Amino acid sequence: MAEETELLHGTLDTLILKTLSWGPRHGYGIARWIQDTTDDALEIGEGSLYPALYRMERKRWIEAEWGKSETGRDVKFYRLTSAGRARLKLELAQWTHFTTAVSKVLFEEH
Amino acid sequence: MAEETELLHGTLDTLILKTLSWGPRHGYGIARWIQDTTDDALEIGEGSLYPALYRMERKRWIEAEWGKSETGRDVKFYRLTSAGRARLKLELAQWTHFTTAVSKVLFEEH
DNA sequence: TATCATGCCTCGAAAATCGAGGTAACGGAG
DNA sequence: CTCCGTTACCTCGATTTTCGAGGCATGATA
Repeated sequence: MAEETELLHGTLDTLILKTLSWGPRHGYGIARWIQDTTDDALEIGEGSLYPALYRMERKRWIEAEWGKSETGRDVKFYRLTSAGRARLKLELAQWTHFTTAVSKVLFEEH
Repeated sequence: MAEETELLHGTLDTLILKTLSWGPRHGYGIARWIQDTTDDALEIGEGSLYPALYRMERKRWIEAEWGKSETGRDVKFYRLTSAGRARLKLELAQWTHFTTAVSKVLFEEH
């Protein structure tokens, strides 16, 4: 069932933070952008997306504000806070550290 | 609290399979090897290790057999099955696919 | 004798993702 | 005008996993 979706664990926050680092975006647009950027390799379900957004809002990494989309619809824009920017930096470092360690195990010749 | 441990999600199985691909090893030794190989970057707690081992045994990716360690103690040796070897191959491909996709989002310039 | 490392195991708590469901508004096709 | 696909928000429960803390036993070392 779960293809490689379980790997997303703990990475979703980082992906969202990074996406918002380019500028404010609304929820649906974030998922869209990640999916497009990765050629559909990463699909963020809404059942994962919105809870993640609330989680990060509670932690003050992002802030929400209602506004109008280009097409005139009411949408909620999320913006990175300075704490979120710091957090992103930390998570990027952790991701690098982690994947480096995993690669040592997975791809080292014997 | 959880530093980057959450990132381990879904990766633990792959790490164990890979470790066993070098030859049979007992549980404690698996955790030890991973920890040593990554210079303590990856620490596998026993509360994670043994459940993972049972999980994979149920799925017939690994097989267990009691034996004697070099020091003469009773230990349980785990060995990769052919299904486990196939699974490892699949998971390695997924890992590569996944990290490539994530990197596109996390490290692409704008 | 006491302590440490090895080595097995189990349990409950905590966290996250997922699928499926619900609501609503817009635009275009028929 | 109506239907449908897309956008866009949200919620819930089920499932899975990892983790920490605990327990038990042995052998070596001090």
